[in-house]
Amino acid sequence: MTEGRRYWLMKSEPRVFSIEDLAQSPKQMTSWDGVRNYQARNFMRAMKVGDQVLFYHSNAEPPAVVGIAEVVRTAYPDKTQFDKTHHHYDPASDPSAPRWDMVDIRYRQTLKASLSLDRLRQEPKLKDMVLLRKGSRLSVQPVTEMEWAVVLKLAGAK
DNA sequence: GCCAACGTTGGC
DNA sequence: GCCAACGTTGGC
Repeated sequence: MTEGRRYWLMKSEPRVFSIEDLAQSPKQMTSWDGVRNYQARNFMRAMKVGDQVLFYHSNAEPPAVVGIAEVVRTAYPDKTQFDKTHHHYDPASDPSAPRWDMVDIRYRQTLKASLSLDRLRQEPKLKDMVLLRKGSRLSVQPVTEMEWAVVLKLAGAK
């Protein structure tokens, strides 16, 4: 069970969708569509309203945790999977049993000093973070309460 | 742009 | 069920 899990990290390429884009979205909310990895999907299905999210810029210079968001709607079917014209269309997904879900998140804050991947690696307490594991490519991943606290402290945020 | 690591697909 | 081929991710 994932009961009690409250913290997550979600990756986005800033050239596609950045923390600034989230901050400027209507109601500062967005639907996290496009996830096409079962493990990441399962983590989204475990999310609850109010769960806190580290917003991470991947394929960025530098790659970094840049902000905080929160879950405002639990998992529901990602409609882009049924849209033939969409980049994330999945012809194998059955509308009566949608394969892919998304959640809605809302902007909370942009870190005054973003935390680069390098910086995170220097912190011994974070050595077990999923993000820092060799070869880790998960775009949605759990963060422990301890890791959350350490990251926010490093960022001077609360 | 390169490429290691990983996930998925499909032939057998 | 195995595993080679292929596609993707994402740091560098």
